[in-house]
Amino acid sequence: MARTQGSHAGITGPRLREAALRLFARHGFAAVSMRQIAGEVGVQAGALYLYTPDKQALLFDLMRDHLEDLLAAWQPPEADPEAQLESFVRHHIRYHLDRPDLVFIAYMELRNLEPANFAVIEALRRVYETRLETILKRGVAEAVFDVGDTKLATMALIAMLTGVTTWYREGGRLDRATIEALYWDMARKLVVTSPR
Amino acid sequence: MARTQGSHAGITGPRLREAALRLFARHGFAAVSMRQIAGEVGVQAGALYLYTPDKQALLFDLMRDHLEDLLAAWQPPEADPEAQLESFVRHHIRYHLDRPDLVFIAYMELRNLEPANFAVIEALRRVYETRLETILKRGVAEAVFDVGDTKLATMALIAMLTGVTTWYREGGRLDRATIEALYWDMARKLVVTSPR
DNA sequence: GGTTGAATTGAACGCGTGTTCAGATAATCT
DNA sequence: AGATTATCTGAACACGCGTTCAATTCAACC
Repeated sequence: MARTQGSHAGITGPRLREAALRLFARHGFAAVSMRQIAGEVGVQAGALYLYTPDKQALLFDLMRDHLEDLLAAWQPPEADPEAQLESFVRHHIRYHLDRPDLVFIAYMELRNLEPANFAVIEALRRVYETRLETILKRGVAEAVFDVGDTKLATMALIAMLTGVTTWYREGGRLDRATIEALYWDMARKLVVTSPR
Repeated sequence: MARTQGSHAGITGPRLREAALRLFARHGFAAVSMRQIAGEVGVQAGALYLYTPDKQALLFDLMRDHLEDLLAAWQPPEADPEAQLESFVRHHIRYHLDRPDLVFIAYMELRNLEPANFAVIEALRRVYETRLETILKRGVAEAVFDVGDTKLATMALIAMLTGVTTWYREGGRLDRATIEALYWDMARKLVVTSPR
């Protein structure tokens, strides 16, 4: 046998990415074989190499595209720091609840990136973190925020917010809007100057 | 060759655990081979099986021992909820800064546990989370804490606190006591009833 | 000093890995 | 209808995997 009925790059390509994403998220990059991925796609392993140069590129492309989407999907609005922070927090929660597998991979599989690829991903992550820290710094300068250390508060906030993906399950006790509101409430308390 | 000079179970056993811990944390469970571990220990791969039944048990034992130590190392003091929470937060940060590799593994390698082992680890984790939630519930009942949802606040706090291991580096900008104080400050703001 | 048991080697087993490629077939274009 | 190109198969390559085990050597004890 050779080329199969209905075969088309516009179909197999996306299917490969989806299968890799799901399997990497579920079992981890190193624990998933190209043959497993091929099986999910419905194709032999060799055919995957028409769509990716190698397994490493499959992981790297998923992570890079995810982070570039994340950065493109949100820009700080022109507003006071508290409104900017609210926009950031709500967007972060919404975006992460929509893409649990991508977020999971982007946090868990950093170790499996080759050094050059790691540097790229790390740089993109730092851009995202810096956006949040910029908001915090402005808030501190304007005395509406009160945080001991903006860098640490940035890391704490992102860790807190991203943690939502570790426990959220579709159809759980809390709906998405409630979760978003609760996280924003916590984030606000964490940084706003308390009036005591 | 066979038995080597200076060989002793009391030495090789701990060395195996240390090597496995370091390598799993650095490269991930699935990406590390028994031969790599053996190389770090200074022994051939076959010798490892005098100390562990298999690779899976190596991971499981590290995680279970870690969580049991964590649970044994802290009990809530008899005090008001805010003092209990401060004790919890400070202990958590201190404990996690002391064992970055163990903490990292316990969070990252859950996927690589066989179902039965996963259930054990998950149960231990839930015990730890429940301890924090119990403090929060008491605080809410006494109106000294104000959180919209104790379960969600529990997850948010633990994610925020545990995140310290992802960025902390020995000899960095902030010393451990400062970090501990900053995290406690943030945790307190997150939950205490604000006097406005 | 001789014996016993603990500790380790080194080879082997069967299988799976990522990747390549010639050959074959389906889709597309002329 | 025929030629061309896109897509996939299936076998192969060299190597690494986790694990087992007989043989061997060192440490400990009588």
